[in-house]
Amino acid sequence: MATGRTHRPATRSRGIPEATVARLPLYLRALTALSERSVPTVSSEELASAAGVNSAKLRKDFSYLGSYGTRGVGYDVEYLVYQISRELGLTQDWPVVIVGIGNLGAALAGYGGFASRGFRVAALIDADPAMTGKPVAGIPVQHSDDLEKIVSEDGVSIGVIATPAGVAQQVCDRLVAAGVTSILNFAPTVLSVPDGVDVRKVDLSIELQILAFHEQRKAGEEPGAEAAAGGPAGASGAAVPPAARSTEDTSRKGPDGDMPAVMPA
Amino acid sequence: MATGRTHRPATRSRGIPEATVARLPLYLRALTALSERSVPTVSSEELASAAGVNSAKLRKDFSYLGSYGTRGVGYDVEYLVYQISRELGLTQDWPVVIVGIGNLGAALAGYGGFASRGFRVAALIDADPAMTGKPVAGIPVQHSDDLEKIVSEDGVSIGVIATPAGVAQQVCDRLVAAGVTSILNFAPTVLSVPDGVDVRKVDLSIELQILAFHEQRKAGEEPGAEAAAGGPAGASGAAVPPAARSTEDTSRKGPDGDMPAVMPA
DNA sequence: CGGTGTGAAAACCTTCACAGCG
DNA sequence: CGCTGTGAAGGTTTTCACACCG
Repeated sequence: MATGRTHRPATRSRGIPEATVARLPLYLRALTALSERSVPTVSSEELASAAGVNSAKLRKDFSYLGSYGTRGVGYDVEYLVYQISRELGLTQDWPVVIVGIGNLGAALAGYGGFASRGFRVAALIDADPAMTGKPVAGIPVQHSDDLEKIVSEDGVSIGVIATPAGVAQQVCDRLVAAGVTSILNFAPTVLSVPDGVDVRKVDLSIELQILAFHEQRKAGEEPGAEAAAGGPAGASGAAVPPAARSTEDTSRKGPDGDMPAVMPA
Repeated sequence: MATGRTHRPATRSRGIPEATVARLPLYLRALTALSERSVPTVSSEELASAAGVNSAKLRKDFSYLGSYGTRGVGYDVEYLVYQISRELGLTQDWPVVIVGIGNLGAALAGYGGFASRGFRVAALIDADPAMTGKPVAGIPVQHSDDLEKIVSEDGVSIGVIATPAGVAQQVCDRLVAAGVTSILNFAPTVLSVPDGVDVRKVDLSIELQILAFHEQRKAGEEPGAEAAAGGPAGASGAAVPPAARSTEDTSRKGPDGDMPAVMPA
């Protein structure tokens, strides 16, 4: 997920496949909603559709946790909420620090989804002295000089990095040195961390790029031309068409479009 | 990825595996950095480590795009930047609307990573009349009454939803009806969309939950006890332990910890 | 009967290891 | 010689389909 040495090899932690772990929070969210509506039981079909997966996958996922359903009936909502929470470790308190209180850091600080899942924002940290003491989402920002003290005093093991890319690695190093062993990285850069430290990343622009890829495919496909609204707008060659091969082009195999010939490397 | 009917079946779009597509933006980022440092060529090994993957994977990924390298030498940085950009559709202009200008929406509006990748923030939309006209990141917020007009006039095909969960589906429906065919969803809810519309989601709390899962594992594993700093803090049973089986518990198979027995369903 | 739990098959993705080209 | 490009092997994830149980 991240770089260098990261994330336990290819082992599945305690027999639960990684892909399943990644879906547990989805199930939990759907179950919580059902629970709030006092729905007592739910079938794999119903829950799957509420979580946006198919039911076979859901049943297989649950089978890794144990046999928590009742044949002919379905799953007890409250019971499952508890089991999944426990499996994810959400029955304990996880203090989290957020480093980098810009727009994004502030948004994260105020994000309700954390608190409701057992994550407690233990501290907000920023390098800008002008921010120090200013409350954001009700929590006073602390200066990054105190990072180590904060992490160790509060027993923080999860850190969120929302700084500019340029300082993300050094913030990461300091967090790790202070005892943090899980990092959620919003900076658009690859972090390298020692063994035993987990990094997950969220890159906003990567998601958009993946969408653009699929969007581009849609234009040339549709049997009935590029239907309704929403085609790419200024689809001119706006972006720079950089370098090209310099040597006589003998055998370039790219499926289509070669590059406009300019400036060799 | 999303829900209901979404995302083209299990087909790989034009032969490029989905897993590879998801990594292209990573390569692109690493290559852009090299390009800025005027590095002319790069080996699969170097680029892989800069992108945080292993080199075999990278070479296999590139092999789906075509034979863009030179044996014994490596890849031409500029050339690859262009090829990957083209493959991702980033050589065209993608107008994007962001709906829901709260903390997160504002952060997204100001996020530099968009503009630098061919994404243009065409409009910011919010339902709060008090926001209308207020500039955020230099762009005036427009009222959601005008959503349809904005989308169709600007030929927007990508929408970003950063609203509260409660209104996300209806915003989604309106975007889709107006012609949007790709949606990036930050609201913690499952969106259902008609066939042909892609949805990708980013859920901040899901990532943290996955980290918590692994974090929890670390405690009980380490050969030399739970070393240094950073253990879970208030690891008491703080969270509510909800319902339990009501009938005599005959055959519950959950690997360990059954539930504290209280309140039947 | 209805719906879970699960072997077995299929699809997909990653890694290995090396032929072959510049 | 060095490094790409790629078949083949190995792993993981998804899907199928049905035995089995309440």
